[in-house]
Amino acid sequence: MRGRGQRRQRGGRRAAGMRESALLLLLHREPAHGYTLLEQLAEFGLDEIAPSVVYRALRDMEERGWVISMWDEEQALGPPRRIYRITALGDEVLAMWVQELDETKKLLGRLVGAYHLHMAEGEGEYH
Amino acid sequence: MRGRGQRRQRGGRRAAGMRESALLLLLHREPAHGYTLLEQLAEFGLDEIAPSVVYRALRDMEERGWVISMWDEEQALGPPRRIYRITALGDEVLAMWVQELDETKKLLGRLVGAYHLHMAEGEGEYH
DNA sequence: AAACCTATTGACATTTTGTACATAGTGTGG
DNA sequence: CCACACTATGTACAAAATGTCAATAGGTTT
Repeated sequence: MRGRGQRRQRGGRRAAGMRESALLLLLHREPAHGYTLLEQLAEFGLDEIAPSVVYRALRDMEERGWVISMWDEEQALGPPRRIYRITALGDEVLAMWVQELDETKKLLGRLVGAYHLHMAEGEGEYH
Repeated sequence: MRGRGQRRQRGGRRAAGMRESALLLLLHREPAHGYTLLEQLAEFGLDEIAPSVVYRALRDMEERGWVISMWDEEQALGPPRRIYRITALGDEVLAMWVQELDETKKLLGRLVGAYHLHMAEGEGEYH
């Protein structure tokens, strides 16, 4: 019994690349700290993603050169924090991802549409 | 260097549950063999998914009671093949998944929209 | 000082997906 | 007949993505 996935706990993996795209878009608007991004992700329904997952995504994106970070010198209350900003490569990657997401959106529309159309016909359901 | 995902090879994981939903919808229309489903997935842009992945998905779905299968007695040219049909539980699960996919579609729309809106403003891009 | 909030990281487990190959029946061309 | 191709499914292992928990750390509040 290896149990292949039960149910997602609301908020996790939606569509491939959504998390990365959201982060890149937020950073394209303006540089920010991980903690801030964490909160801003709610705008795209991506809250409920665990903090470590977001921080990890940021580190991975930095490894790939999509963003860069440095310790924020502005010592403002609390522990040291990194400030992230998008790179030129990040810009390009964002544009590509958005196209991908739009493709996925269309495919989802096709599937959902096909479902409702089929249900409206009242056929099928073969048990 | 554990390398966290490079690029999907077109067709793989798009959105969570898309593959299962597509299979369930196809089976709601009419019972079918795995091999047939494999081809019909193209309707939803899900071709390019490796055969073993589809067969595995079907077996997992059967374990969960969403579908049932039996060896097809109609001996028609070639090796024995399974015929899958959806269950009542499968019907319910399909309906739930479609709602989920519709939610995801909306979130994608929000993200893609926010991107274009932001780009139209010509601000940001902080390198 | 205990408790809490901000902020980031690390390690490990679990889940999901990819890939390559094994098996098997049938038909076709040389 | 043999090699090859097509239909059809299954198995095993590798790799990638995600989840979970706890550790560390500075600062404020009670």
